[in-house]
Amino acid sequence: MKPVIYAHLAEKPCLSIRGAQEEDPPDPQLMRLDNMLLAEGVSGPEKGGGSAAAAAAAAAAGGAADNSIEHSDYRAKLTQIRQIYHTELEKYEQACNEFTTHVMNLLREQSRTRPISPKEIERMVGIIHRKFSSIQMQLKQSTCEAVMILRSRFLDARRKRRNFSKQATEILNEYFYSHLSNPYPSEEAKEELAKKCSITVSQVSNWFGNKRIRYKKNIGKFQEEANLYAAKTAVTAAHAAAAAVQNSQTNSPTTPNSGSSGSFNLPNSGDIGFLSMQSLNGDSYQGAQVGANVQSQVDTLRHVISQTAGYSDALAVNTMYSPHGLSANGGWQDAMTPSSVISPTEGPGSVHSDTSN
DNA sequence: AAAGATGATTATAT
DNA sequence: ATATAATCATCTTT
Repeated sequence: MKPVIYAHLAEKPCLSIRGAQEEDPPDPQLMRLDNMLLAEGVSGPEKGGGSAAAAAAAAAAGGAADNSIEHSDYRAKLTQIRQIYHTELEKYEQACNEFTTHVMNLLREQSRTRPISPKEIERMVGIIHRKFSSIQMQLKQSTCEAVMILRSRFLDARRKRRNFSKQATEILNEYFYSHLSNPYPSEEAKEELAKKCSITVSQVSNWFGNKRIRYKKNIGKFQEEANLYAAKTAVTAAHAAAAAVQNSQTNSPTTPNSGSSGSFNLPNSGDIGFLSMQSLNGDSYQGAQVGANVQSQVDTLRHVISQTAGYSDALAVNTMYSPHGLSANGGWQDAMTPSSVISPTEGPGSVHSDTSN
């Protein structure tokens, strides 16, 4: 309800024009207004055809494709403001000139009947100019205000928020839940995710920030989702794991993934699963080079195959990478409210692996 | 329309 | 610098 973005503009509604004696040094307030108008492209050089401007915007934006559409409205309004500003300014200038010449003529006529010192004329002109420049000032100020309002209306991202595509959230969730024990993507990972989802890196960061905090805040609410994504990646993970196990010569345990591969209805589910699991062996393997892609699936596997002991043993790697403050006792989600740890979800077998959308 | 979900911003801490 | 936590403003669902 209260736009605070342009608060700095409202602090000085009108400066003292009355005492226009010492205005020789360029008024800082006026300077600010001028600078801003210039920066905003209001008082700058006329941008020619709209095409050139659009091209420039597109080139500058680079990755933002939908931006141009969203900004077109903004730009239209901005040019409107610009035009008003310029016509008004011209009008004032013209009026000022007319007025001064008029006064000059008057004085000249009077000078026939009485002597008028040039000093006096100068003074007169100065007064007139000051008067008009104060009007100009007001024009500039209101223009600035209009621009700022426009800005807050259109450029504040919160006002024009669009949800990410289903596909993008899919990818992000996939990453999140398959790195659940350490959901802090590196800079490169973020870049890759951003590219895959066609969003910006900072959007990826925002997403993970939000996700982490919201997941931690109410794990129970996200259980279903977690299981779903765990199951989703488990298909490939199982394959990879199986291949890895076989590769390492040892005969794989009896029918490796027969039990859980078909219908991932996790028994009593990961409730006890990852939380306690990761407490036991704060994982986050990173350094070992053996199966770089296997590690990313460890978390996933923990969800799905908490019983097939052979696997988790084989995959349990303890390298403790500790990105931030990964304290020994827990992962990134320690220190929680006791209530949220309970995870009161029952009805164990109600997890379907359908891709509902 | 109310409630929930979600992306972005802000304040604060490390 | 980056993460968390709270909050905002909008979108989506009910």
